[in-house]
Formats: sequence, structure tokens, C-alpha cells
Amino acid sequence: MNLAIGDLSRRTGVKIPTIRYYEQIGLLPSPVRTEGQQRRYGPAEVRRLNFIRHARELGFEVDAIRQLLGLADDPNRCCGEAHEITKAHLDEINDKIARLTALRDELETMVACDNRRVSECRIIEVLADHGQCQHHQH
Amino acid sequence: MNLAIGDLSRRTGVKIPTIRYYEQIGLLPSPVRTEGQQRRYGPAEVRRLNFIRHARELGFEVDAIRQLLGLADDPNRCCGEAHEITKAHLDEINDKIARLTALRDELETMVACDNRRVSECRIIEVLADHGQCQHHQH
DNA sequence: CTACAACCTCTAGCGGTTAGAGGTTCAAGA
DNA sequence: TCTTGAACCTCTAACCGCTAGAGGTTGTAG
Repeated sequence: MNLAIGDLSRRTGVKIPTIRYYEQIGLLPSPVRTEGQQRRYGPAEVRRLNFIRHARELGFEVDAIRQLLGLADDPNRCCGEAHEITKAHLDEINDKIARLTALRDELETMVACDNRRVSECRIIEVLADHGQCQHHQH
Repeated sequence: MNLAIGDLSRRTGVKIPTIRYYEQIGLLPSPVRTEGQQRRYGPAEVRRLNFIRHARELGFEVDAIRQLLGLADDPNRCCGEAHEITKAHLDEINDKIARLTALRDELETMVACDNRRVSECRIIEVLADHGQCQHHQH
């Protein structure tokens, strides 16, 4: 298996400029090159890039991924660290879900609105109020 | 109530440069100024900025926020429009909730991991394996 | 051996912010 | 009233995580 960057891209679903970008910021190691300076990749890179892509899809920031990859690279290290990173991320997501759900409920009652003028419209009212009271809980 | 930009920042949790940026892109109206060109804000701006911040935290793009705010600014517009926009956002929100929930479930099984060694760690495993097979469904 | 798709580097852009430099204003205390 | 210093001003440039394009080179299939 000796993949050009386009093959790697197709295999992982990561766009070519993004792959080069990941290399540049040190997420992916510099691969071997042909005589003419073209990148060639092996199975290890496919695995690593898939890992990266999946983690990004889960919303991990590049820094977090770097940490996770560091852990994965050192199979003797304690797992607690990965646990911690993931837990923090999970908390953030739960928070977002809660707030989105609150907003949705509010919007849902609003959609019942059928007035002719915005001046009497619940939608606008609720949005304004929502902004107003939100920062108390933060 | 005659707030300087720093006061507004503290009241809303939006950083000062961000407030100026919002003004620049037209999300916030240009406020009144003192003789010496310093910005002064009133309660309307506090409300508006709180709304913006809240919407941004929930992942709405600036353009979407502009639309919603635009409705609120024009009380003579037909409510049907607000209705439509709100409905669109409701769909968006429901979509977001669904995706975040899926994400959370995945992360939650991951944090169940309490191994001492990374080599046996579910988190790393899931990211690696999942990455491997993920792109087929995309 | 040629054609041309795919690669290369480099620069610059995106949205949404944030940070810094270098200078001015406001307001509280002497 | 004057002085100090925190807070403000504008402007430019950086940040993240990509993405796009220009302009040139390489690899490979026919």
C-alpha cells in the first residue's frame, strides 16, 4: 500500500488541503516522498487520519486530539487522561443540549403565533426576553 | 443607565473587542458617543447583546441572528415572515439537538472506560476503530 | 513519448474573534 | 482645579480550522 495524497483523501474523507494542513501543524507526521516530492502514505497514516477525522466529527479541538494521539502513541500511559479530556467535552455537550432544548420549547410555543404585525408577535417578544434573562445563569 | 463599553461587556459576558466587531459588521447599532468619542450604551443594547450572545452560544450563525434581529427591529413587518424564519431555526435546532445527542451517547459509552493502561482504553479504541469504518456511511 | 490528471508550494481568503501598539479621554481624589 | 491612571479610542495583525486559487511540476496510462 503506497497511497498518494488523493488516495488517502478518498480513503478517509479528509480533503487534500486539510491533510496538508494537518501535516503542517504536526497532527500528521511528514510522510515519505517520491523523487519528485510527492507524498506517499501507508496504512499507519490512514489509521491516524481516520482517528483525527472521527475525533473532529465528535467536536474535539485539534489540541485535544493532539493529546489523545499522544496517549494512543504511548500504550503504557494511564488512561485517566483520555477520560478527563472526554469527560470535559461531554459536559460541554450536555450543557449545549440542555440550552438548545430550552430554546426549542420556547420557539415551539412561539410558532403558534398568527398575528399580522410583528409588534404583537410572540416570537420577537420571547427572543428579546430570552436574551434578557439568560446571563443570570452564567 | 449610561454604560461604557466595559460595563456592557461585564453585563453581557461579551468581550470588548467582540462588541466593537459586532458594531462593525452591523449586528449592534452604532451607539451614542461622548464628546471624546467614547461609546455609551443603554438598556436596549444590553438586551440586544444578550440575545446575540445567547444565540451565538447555541451555534446560530451571525447571518441567522441578523435575520431574527431584523424582524424585531421592524414592527410593521408581517408576522408570517417571523414565523417562517422561526420555523427554519426550529428545524435547525432540532437537528442540532439530534446530532449532539448522538455525540453524547457515543462519548458516554467512551467515558465508561476506567482501565489503567491506554492499550486497553475504550476511548482510544473507539476513536481508532470508528475512524476506520466511519467513512463508509458518508 | 506524449498528454493530462494529479500533484507540488505559496499566498490569501473565510467566519468569528482576540490581542497588541500607540495614543486619548474620563472621573475620582488631592 | 488639577492630576493621575484606568479605561477608552483606532488600527493592524494574529488566531483557529480550514479552503481556494495561481502557477508550476510529476507520475502514469495509452
